Amino acid sequence: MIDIKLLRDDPQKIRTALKKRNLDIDLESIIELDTRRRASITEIQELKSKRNALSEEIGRLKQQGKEPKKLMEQARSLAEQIKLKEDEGREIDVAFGDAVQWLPNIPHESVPVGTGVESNKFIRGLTHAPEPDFEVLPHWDICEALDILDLKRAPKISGSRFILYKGKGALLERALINFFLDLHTTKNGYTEIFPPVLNPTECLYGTGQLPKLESDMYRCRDDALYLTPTAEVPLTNIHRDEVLLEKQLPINYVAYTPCFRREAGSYGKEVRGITRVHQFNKVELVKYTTPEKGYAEFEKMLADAEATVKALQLPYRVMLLSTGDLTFASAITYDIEVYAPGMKEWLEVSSISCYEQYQARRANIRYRRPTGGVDFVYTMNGSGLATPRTFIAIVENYQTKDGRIAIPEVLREYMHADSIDK
RNA sequence: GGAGAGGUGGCCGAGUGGUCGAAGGCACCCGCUUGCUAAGCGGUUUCUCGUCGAAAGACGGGACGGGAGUUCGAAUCUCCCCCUCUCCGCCA
Repeated sequence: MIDIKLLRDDPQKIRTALKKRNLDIDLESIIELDTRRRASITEIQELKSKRNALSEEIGRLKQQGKEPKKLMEQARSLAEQIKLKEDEGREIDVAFGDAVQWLPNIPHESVPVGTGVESNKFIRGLTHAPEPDFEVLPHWDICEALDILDLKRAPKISGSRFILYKGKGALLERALINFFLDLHTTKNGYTEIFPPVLNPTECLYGTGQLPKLESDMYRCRDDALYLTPTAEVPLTNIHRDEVLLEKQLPINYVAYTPCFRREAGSYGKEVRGITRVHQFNKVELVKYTTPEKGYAEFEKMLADAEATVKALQLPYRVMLLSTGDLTFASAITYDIEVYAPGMKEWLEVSSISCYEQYQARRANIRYRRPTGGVDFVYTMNGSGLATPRTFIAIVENYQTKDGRIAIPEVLREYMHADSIDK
């Protein structure tokens, strides 16, 4: 949630942000609602103040054994007025609350302004796609040939766009998850969490998936629970409604979870293979920091995510997303993309986003400053990494001319082998 | 799923209709004291919203798991929901 004080103090800042994001939201009517909301609050407060004074007087008189009928009558009529005004106020409140939930975060000043991926900015890494000296098979062909993915039978179990790993494929998937977790816990200073993946509505509002992405999530029929779309949701909600101590910060969490996405409306593109699926595995990083240290920690997180592709020796580049590609709740996002020479495409394997205080306001995550006072923390998260596309990148980049897949050095201890072959 | 007990401030914990925002303790911060560590003494410190203010702040509303209700007045009474603990049932 944005800071609603901005609505009164600096609405231009919000207008600019909305424009940068190419969004057409009627801000004036939200400001109008806020004005009405505050007027209603003031009115109710004055009535209550009067009633409280009367009640106190009544209490005093009663203790003296008197029965102040007239005062009680007055108080009763005040109470009735209050009830009416409160009902009115509640309606305004709900309308305002709903509207404000749809205001996205304000992009960081360094974020390039644009309408989509074409405006994303190259930060570092490879400027050109590497060209192998032989014809690399796309992952769906090589994996079928080596019998490590069963793309034909997966739909039988769950439907299209689900992955069935098999044999060395399943092992490779598990190896990736273990490698990422080990790297982040032993070298990068994250605490491992293994959270539940069914999350209630409040959690999804807290991190900002709701209300916007309602149709993109799987929901349980009989309970108000959603299958988590990313471990960001459980990890960021661990400290929902808490006041942390400054000395506890930064908090660094890493978790492996499966992630579930309906991907509604995304059909028609990228249909082959396993680049876009309904269930995938991901190791996710989440940090809570003070505002002061937020961006330093954010850069560290980017480096932590980048360390994975470096260790796997995959061709990659880091992109800074433009306002047209930036998600709703994020102030700034870097993507790490790896190149898949079989598909001849750059694939996003990690998204590293800083939310500043946006999620903390929604989820009410604060910390106590040693000098006194409380403030909202900064939250941020990044994939480290999502496996299916990393899997693709390995299978395609480590393919050999004779149709085997070599194993990246750092994964050999997990795979107990140097290559996957028939 | 059934029965019982309970959910109070950053934490622990008293409080069953009216000066209770809430005793006491811990923690924190400030000062003093004791030649270190530890401790002792005194004092301070809830959060949130609205109005006014450049600010410091002032005034007022609200908050005792969440929501609705009874009442002039609710931490305290009633109802619904959530969570925790104990017992029973079921079960990977």
